[in-house]
Parts: sequence; structure tokens; C-alpha cells
Amino acid sequence: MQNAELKERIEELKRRSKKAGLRVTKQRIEIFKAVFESKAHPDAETLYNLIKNKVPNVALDTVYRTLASLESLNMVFRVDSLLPKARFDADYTPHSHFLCTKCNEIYDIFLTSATDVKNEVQKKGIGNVVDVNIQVRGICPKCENEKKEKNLWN
Amino acid sequence: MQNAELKERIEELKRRSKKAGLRVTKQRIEIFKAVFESKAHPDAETLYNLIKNKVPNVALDTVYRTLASLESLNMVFRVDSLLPKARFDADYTPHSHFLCTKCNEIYDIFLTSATDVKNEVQKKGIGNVVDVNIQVRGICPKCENEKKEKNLWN
DNA sequence: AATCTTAATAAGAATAATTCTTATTAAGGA
DNA sequence: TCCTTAATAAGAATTATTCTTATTAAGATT
Repeated sequence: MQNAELKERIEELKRRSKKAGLRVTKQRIEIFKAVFESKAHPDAETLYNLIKNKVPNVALDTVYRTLASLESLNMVFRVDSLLPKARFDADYTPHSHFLCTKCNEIYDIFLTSATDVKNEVQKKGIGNVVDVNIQVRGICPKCENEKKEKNLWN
Repeated sequence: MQNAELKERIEELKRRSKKAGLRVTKQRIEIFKAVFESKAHPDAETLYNLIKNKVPNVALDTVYRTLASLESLNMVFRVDSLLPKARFDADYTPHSHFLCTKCNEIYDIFLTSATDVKNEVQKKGIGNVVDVNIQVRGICPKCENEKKEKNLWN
């Protein structure tokens, strides 16, 4: 059974929707699936294009509204990127992001030191922590290699 | 001498401008000063209002362009916030941010664990790190207290 | 100090991302 | 099956930011 996790997450989406008095529509399911299945932290427009064939007359506005409601249910998360378009993630396991400043790709990274950060903030009593967010900006190995290859010809 | 640091930073701005072939205009100086003097990580419009009296006919567009050029000189930095307006900072000492999700204020915080994060990413060879960015989201003490005071009357 | 080159500016138009308005549709409870 | 109302599609509107163009003014050269 390949998509056991997706199935379970959709069940969770249904439970949370019911609890919050939100309705489960075809649009919401398809948009959630598209976020879940993409590993590229897609933006709203990308999701819109991904689901167009499954939900023919869907409006881009619906994608935005749906992402907002999925966010309020903590089923999708907005990724800090400093890029003009907001990008989204359905992975609730605590993790950080590596942003390549060359290709704008966002990679998931898992850092044990993230826990140290949370602990330090809480210990120092800076505020009531809701979540800790770490992004690392740099050049990804893929772009680094392309740069090297190019240099061979220059 | 109260503003020795500001003075020195403006000298640095002039040196870097010359090196980069950029001109030092009254607008650039005033905008830099305003970012430097504000501890609130202001957005472009706030800066525009702050300098209006000193540079009467300044255009909002100039603020945006100037922030971009100061950014290219590494004299100001864009703060990740997930808020619609970009916010800026002139503090180059490595530090992180605490964002209050209630009042949207951004506080500077200094975390020793930030170094651990950088070390971990570098050791794992995830990519060529340019900078590490940590934000903590939560409720600041001020908003936490207001909440408590309100509850007394409910 | 006067001249010259061109980067930077002001003004306002344009663009891009996101949100709002409204009439219509369809969840899902009764 | 009916009914209430949340969610949708369509397109207009809004918000933040960037672009276009004629003008101004750094600052290098004389």
C-alpha cells in the first residue's frame, strides 16, 4: 500500500474540518493532495496548475482561500522564503529549510540543533514560543556543480 | 559623543558606495539613518514617513530602490517575517528575531545556539552556506500581559 | 570653480501577488 | 429530500513593489 500516509492525513483533515465546522470539498482534498505530494514547496499558482485537470473550473482564488483554511487547521504550513510568492509545505514533522539562492529550490533539512534553539529561547523567557523557524540560505550542490561545469568552458 | 556608531556606519556606507561606484545622496543617508535609528525593523512605507520632513519630495519608490542598494552593499538586511510588507534591519551583528504574532513586533534576540545550527549544516555538507536565519514566533511578554489584564474584566 | 558624464531621483503608470464582492453551487445536518 | 449556509467561480479590487521617463545632481575631470 503506497499512499497509506496520504490516506491517513486526509482522514485527519476530515476530522479537523468537522471539528472546526469546515466543509470537506473536492477542491480542498485536491489542493491538500497536491501540496502533500509535491516535494518542492509549491506556490499557489503552481498548485492551481497542478489541480486544474482534476477540478476543471477551479479559480486561483480558491487555491488561496483553501491554503488559508488548511493553514488554520495546521494541515499545511507557509514556508519563509523572502521570495515574492508564498510557498507551502504539508510536512508537520519538525524540520528546517535550505534555500538555494540560485535556483530558488527549497530543500527540507533535519537539524538536531533546532531543539537547542527552542530550549534556549524558552529558558531565557523571551516570550511564549509557538514555533521555531530556521532557514539556511546558500548554493545547493546541484547549482554548485553547474557552476563548475560552466567554468570548464570559460 | 552619542552617535559615534552611526557616524562610523555612515563612513562605512560611503566607503562601500565609492568602491561599488554608487553615489552617496541625501536620500540614501537619511534612509540609512532611519533604518539604523529605528529598533522596530521598519517597512518601506514607515521609512518613507520618517524621512519625509527631512527630504520633502522624496518618492516611496526611492525608498524601495535605496533599500535595495543598501542591501546590495550589505548595509541593511531584509528580515524574514511572513508579513506582507518587507521589513529591514541595519544591525550586522549576528542575531535572530522573535516575532510576536499578536502585535507583529519584531524583537532582536541573541542565541548562542545559532552557532550550533550553522556548524551542523556545514558539517552535514547540505550546501554552500551563505547565511543562517532563525526566527521564533510566539507571543511577546507585552501582549501576554495585556491578555491577562483583559481577562480580569471578562 | 565650471563643465561634463551619468547615476539617482520624482512622479506617476504598470505589474504581480493576493484578497474581496457577489451571485451561484453544493456540503452535510435535519 | 429538503434546508441552511459555507464554499465556490468569476472577475473586480487592493496592496506591495517595480518600471518608465524626463529631470536633477553626484562627483570626476578640467
